[in-house]
Amino acid sequence: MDLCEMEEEVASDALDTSVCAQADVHLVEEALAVQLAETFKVLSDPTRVRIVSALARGYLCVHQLAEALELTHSAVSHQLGTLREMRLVTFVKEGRHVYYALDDDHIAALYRLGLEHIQHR
Amino acid sequence: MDLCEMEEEVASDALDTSVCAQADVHLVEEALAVQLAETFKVLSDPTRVRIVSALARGYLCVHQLAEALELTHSAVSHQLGTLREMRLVTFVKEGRHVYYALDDDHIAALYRLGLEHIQHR
DNA sequence: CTAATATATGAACGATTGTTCATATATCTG
DNA sequence: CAGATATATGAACAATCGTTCATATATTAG
Repeated sequence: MDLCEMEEEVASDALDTSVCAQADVHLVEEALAVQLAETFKVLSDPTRVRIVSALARGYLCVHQLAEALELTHSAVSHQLGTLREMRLVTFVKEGRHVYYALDDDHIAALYRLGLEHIQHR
Repeated sequence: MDLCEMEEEVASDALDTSVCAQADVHLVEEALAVQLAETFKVLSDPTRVRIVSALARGYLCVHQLAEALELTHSAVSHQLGTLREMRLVTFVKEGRHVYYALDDDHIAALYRLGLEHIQHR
């Protein structure tokens, strides 16, 4: 729907087009909006974005991530905890190591879409 | 690449597999990570998610959004300003009204992907 | 012109956040 | 068992954030 079509609709609904007509606005449910916001919030930190970019290639353990990101294990572990809470990553334990990966294809897709948006402007 | 493949690679690179091998981790550039995080941060607020969900249907002015969201014009205007800064929305002026819409298909796609991720678990 | 409508924005407050430090738990090696 | 490695987590502090209030700008109606 382009702007012109919409303008016509507004005009046909209200006698006085100088006053904003009450549009038939469709909103996502509040609870869903909160969950969505929480998910995006997890991705709203550069460190976590870099972790996601690394995990987009496959499984990595905390130690490997810490080395690659040049951060302490603690910092990486906290960020992974955040990613885990909102189920953006999964993990498997292998002895002392805990290998993390992106939870599903949606996460990798979100990451790539975000990149595309930034690069197309 | 699944976990098993990765494990083999690690083993073949290091004599002592009890110590984490330095993996060939590919990270997104820091500057890009920052921009990506900023973009996701804009979507990390329930009010802005609801605005995006409304604009996914087409152009709306501040007044219409404020009514639909049951918020003050000021609050909506501030949130739109935030969305505008990171170019998630565009707008056109029509007399006293300012009509907003999503900037491009990437934004609507991000919104829908986020919804899918939440609903598939 | 004045009054009303529509939107934008600066300041400020309380709330949330990301990081660091310290410490805890778990696993492996010898 | 002791010591090293790998990860997790609680506490706390500075920094950032979202909202509200008050005010400013712009357009239209009368």
